[in-house]
Amino acid sequence: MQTNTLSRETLLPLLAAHVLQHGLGGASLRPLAKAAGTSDRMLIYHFGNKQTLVSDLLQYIADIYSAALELAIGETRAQTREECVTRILEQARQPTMQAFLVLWWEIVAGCARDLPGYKDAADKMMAKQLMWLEKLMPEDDPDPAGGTRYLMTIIEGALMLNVVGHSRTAQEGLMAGDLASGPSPS
Amino acid sequence: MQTNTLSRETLLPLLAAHVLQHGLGGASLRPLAKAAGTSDRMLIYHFGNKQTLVSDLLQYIADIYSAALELAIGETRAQTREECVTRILEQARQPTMQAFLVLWWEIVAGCARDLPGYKDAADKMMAKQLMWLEKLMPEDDPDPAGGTRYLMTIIEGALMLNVVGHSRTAQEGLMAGDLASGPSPS
DNA sequence: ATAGTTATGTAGCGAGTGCTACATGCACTG
DNA sequence: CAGTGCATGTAGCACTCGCTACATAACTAT
Repeated sequence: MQTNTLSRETLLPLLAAHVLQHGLGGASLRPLAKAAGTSDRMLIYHFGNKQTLVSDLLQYIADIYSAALELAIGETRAQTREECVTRILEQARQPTMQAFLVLWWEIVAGCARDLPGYKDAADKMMAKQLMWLEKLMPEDDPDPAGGTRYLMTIIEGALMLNVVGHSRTAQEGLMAGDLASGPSPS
Repeated sequence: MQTNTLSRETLLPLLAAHVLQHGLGGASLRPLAKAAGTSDRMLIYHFGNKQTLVSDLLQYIADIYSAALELAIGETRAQTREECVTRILEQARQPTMQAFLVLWWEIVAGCARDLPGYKDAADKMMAKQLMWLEKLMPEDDPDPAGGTRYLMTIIEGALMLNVVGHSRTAQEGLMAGDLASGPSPS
């Protein structure tokens, strides 16, 4: 039953590797095909056209991103919200995650322009990240669901500031953000 | 002194208008030239090559973004940090700002890929936004500088979540974020 | 064995890419 | 008036783009 024939399934990992390294927007069929050891002819044959190739690829990348998060999930919950943020930001600095992060902003830009397939992938990745963060939240947090979303907002903001060279702004913002405690009782 | 001759200065507004509408990444010389009423030949003549055209264009766009913020600046400070956030997010929903926002994520993606000229433009735009926000901060805020950066982080995170279709996540995050008060005394 | 489906190679099409060669008008200067 | 440099038009180059036509091998079903 084991054949050497190419298929979407065997192609996608190789395509994903190329895209993670060289970007998604500028990716054209021939370089993609070369990276996968085929021809543009075969990519069109297996995916129909470039757009569905990109959509399928985005879905696949979202999946392996989820898997990467699954692997990186800590066995222990954080003690404080602040630790949540620092642990996640630290994990985002890992070289493994770097390629994902660079690609992520391209996906966000694609979402902003409503490119087909982008929003679905972004949604999947965000959902996974939310789940991941929720599992990391301190056990005794007074508002785990809301707190997760609050921290997620802060983390994404910090990641963005990092990428545009304002990591200092993010850092100072986090320090001023009073994350050590949970929300104050109202 | 008034001549009809084209120049970078007369070209840039027209180019910027085109880019704000159609995006930056996929912009190629001939459509750009058409939008500016010239030929690709002339664009290269005035800018030397496409890369410096894009860099100059990014600078120009950062400038008009600054001008737009200048115009939109409120005469009154906000009363609370929460009002800061809601006023800015509301302003980001304005149609005028929409085109900037879409382009912004393309600029962020360009920063992540280290494309030449992108980081400079992003830096200029971020600096202006920080200044704008600082002017909006409540008069009696206990930590205006840190608070500005904290809110900026949150705002950018919320904008990103909006763009990928997780505006609900951002909204719930903001509600859980305890922004009504300043930082609690430690 | 024959017919049909599936997978692949070769070649190329028409459109678009950034950029250049070349010619020409035009204003200005000697 | 000759010369010089700037601004612009026309044409095209070498290349890449997504995609297709066509041939053909390999396997499968009858």
